[in-house]
Amino acid sequence: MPVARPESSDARIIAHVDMDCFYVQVEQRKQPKLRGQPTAVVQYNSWKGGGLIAVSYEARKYGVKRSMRGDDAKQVCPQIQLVQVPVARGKADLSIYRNAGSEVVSILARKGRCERASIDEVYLDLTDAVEAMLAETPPESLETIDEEALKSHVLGFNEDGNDFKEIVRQWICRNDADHRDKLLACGAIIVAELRLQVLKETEFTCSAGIAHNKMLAKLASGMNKPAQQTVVPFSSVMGLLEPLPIKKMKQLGGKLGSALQVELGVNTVGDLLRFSEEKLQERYGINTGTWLWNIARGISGEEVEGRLLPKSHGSGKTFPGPRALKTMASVEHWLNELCEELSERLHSDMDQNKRIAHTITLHARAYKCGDSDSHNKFPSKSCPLRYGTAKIQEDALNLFQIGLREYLGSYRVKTKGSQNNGWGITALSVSASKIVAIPSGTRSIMKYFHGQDQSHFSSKQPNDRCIQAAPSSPSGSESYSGLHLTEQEIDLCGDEPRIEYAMPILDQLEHKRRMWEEQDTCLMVRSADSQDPSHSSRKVQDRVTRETSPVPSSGTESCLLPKQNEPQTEFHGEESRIKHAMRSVKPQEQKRKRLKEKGTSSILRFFQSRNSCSSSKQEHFESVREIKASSCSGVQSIGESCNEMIKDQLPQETPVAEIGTNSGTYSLGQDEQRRDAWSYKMDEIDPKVVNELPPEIQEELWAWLRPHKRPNIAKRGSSIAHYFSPAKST
DNA sequence: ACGGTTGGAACA
DNA sequence: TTGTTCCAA
Repeated sequence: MPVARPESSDARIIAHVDMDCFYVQVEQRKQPKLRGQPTAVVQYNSWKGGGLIAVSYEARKYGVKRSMRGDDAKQVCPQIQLVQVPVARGKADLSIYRNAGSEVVSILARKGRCERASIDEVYLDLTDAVEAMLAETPPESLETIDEEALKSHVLGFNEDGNDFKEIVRQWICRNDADHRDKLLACGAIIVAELRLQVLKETEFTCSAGIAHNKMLAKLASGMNKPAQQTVVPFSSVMGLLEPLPIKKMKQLGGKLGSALQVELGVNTVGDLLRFSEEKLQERYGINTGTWLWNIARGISGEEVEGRLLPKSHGSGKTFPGPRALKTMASVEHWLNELCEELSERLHSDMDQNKRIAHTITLHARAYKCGDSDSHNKFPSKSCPLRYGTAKIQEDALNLFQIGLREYLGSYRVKTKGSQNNGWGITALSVSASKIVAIPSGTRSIMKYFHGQDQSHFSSKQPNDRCIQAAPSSPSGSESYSGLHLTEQEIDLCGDEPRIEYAMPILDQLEHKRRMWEEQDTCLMVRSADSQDPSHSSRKVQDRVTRETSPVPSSGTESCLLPKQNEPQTEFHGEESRIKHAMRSVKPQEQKRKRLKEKGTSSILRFFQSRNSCSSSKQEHFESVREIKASSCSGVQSIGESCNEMIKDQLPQETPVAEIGTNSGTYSLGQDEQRRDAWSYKMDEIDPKVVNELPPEIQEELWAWLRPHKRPNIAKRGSSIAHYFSPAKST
């Protein structure tokens, strides 16, 4: 019975790069005498020596483990060097590690689409680079193979120590090798180079996995650490997975994995093979069921997202046990500290990446005397984010009070007097999300934010190269004034109808375009930056033209990638374009994925370029647009009137914005942020009008109009998304 | 009542 | 959409 076979459907080359005990390495670079010594990084050493969050490999030999306390580590390994995480504002400050991670990402992003998966992990889609290499300088043509590449572990080939490198050399250079193996071999060479480059430029070592999808690459990167790489040839996939405990699989380390063990007696991935897709769907939902069925067979269509920057920033702290906060004053104090850090990071992000966050969310954990399971019920609250430390602090405190009232309300306790009725706060965190790129044409806004000094905004390619994740700067100072985003945006948006069913698409587009231009014109009048409004109008038009034109299907590179990646796509002719299309897992999958693909969808960008607010109330345009609002209804009890805000923050004579793209750079961030809104809107479009569009746009649109995902019918919620149904003949 | 902090994502 | 929950490191 034939089943879906990855070799015919997924010829991507994916790498997962994992830094070795990253925090330790960062500290060792700072303090070279620690190199080679058993070392661990701890945070807060006051209680039992602090908690270990990273352990060097030397220390691991002694049995030191993460999640030990510092004191325990000392017992097992008396000579261990414990380094403390920096503390700022009374809390752990991870910024040095975050920034070190950015250094690494900026190097790894040079060779292909790059996704920052965590502070110390990265996925790379090397497919294009590998195919280019195979076409130009295939491994068998190389007289010497990189030493680092020869040290690769190739599952199923050189795992048994003898003649290690020679076997790898033969595997890499085999002329009659499976095409997929050749691609992997190229991937191994490229990854080896990248890892060397990382070492050279950052002094950090890392490990890597090279495989045909993210799941396998991730598995492989952890198999030989530190500072080694592991290749998963297709022929070794089953041998790898079958004996593997399911809990080792990403996404199965938690409750779902436990459920599989308890409910189905599944302990290894191989055990999963015994269950039909239907059976798995029945028990775990249609999406999760399909996903399980697939991963048991090494199939995973998950794409590498081109994203070098985090989607949110957060700052939090726990107050365990006796340290729980019992007074509003202490809560306010800590909230202020957290907000200060958050504000600083938001400022840096805006500074370096030209992005603005639009939502602030407060999370807390609380307990109530007498109630054992009371600690998870503190509701999180969010509201529009206003820039400026004091405003963030104010809003956060308000959100907390709203949450506290609700929390205590369920206990029918008077909040009056705010004196302790037995509650305590054991965790607080403030985070900022919905981070959207500021269009490159709004430099004047940036200027406003920073007074007249625009020197640090001189980058010609915002969002492209700059991947720093908000390094610290001296705190406290707010050199910019707030950008106030409130519900007035919703009101403004309320005027605009959703996409009308009856209106032909082209008319809809035209309608959008006019709205855009109105807005643009209106703003132009106020913009002191642009002397010639028509100039800007033309720019808008230029962009429309540019963005509507079809993009090469091989051009899947993220806009976030450095420009030097682009030439890679240029020597891809029609031939490889077809190949590119064919290597997609399944047409259905590809189409769905395209929804998520930021760089490829011409229609997406076409729409997005002029949908200023109907779908998302937090478009960056509105940050500009709001200044025109005569009134606003901020979130209840939070915020102030717009008039005040305008007076406060945007003096009339201040040049406000120049909307339009002056450099042709269209930031990916925007696309990314608007994706969801768009897929939602698209569902409302009458399919009939699609026929009016040019063929290439039609094709994309049809993909959009299809449901992205089947509704989940199982009791157990699926936590896994965007996986495809394999071709399976039954 | 503790590994903590941070981030991403799905789902209702 | 917001808030909750889960997952991972």
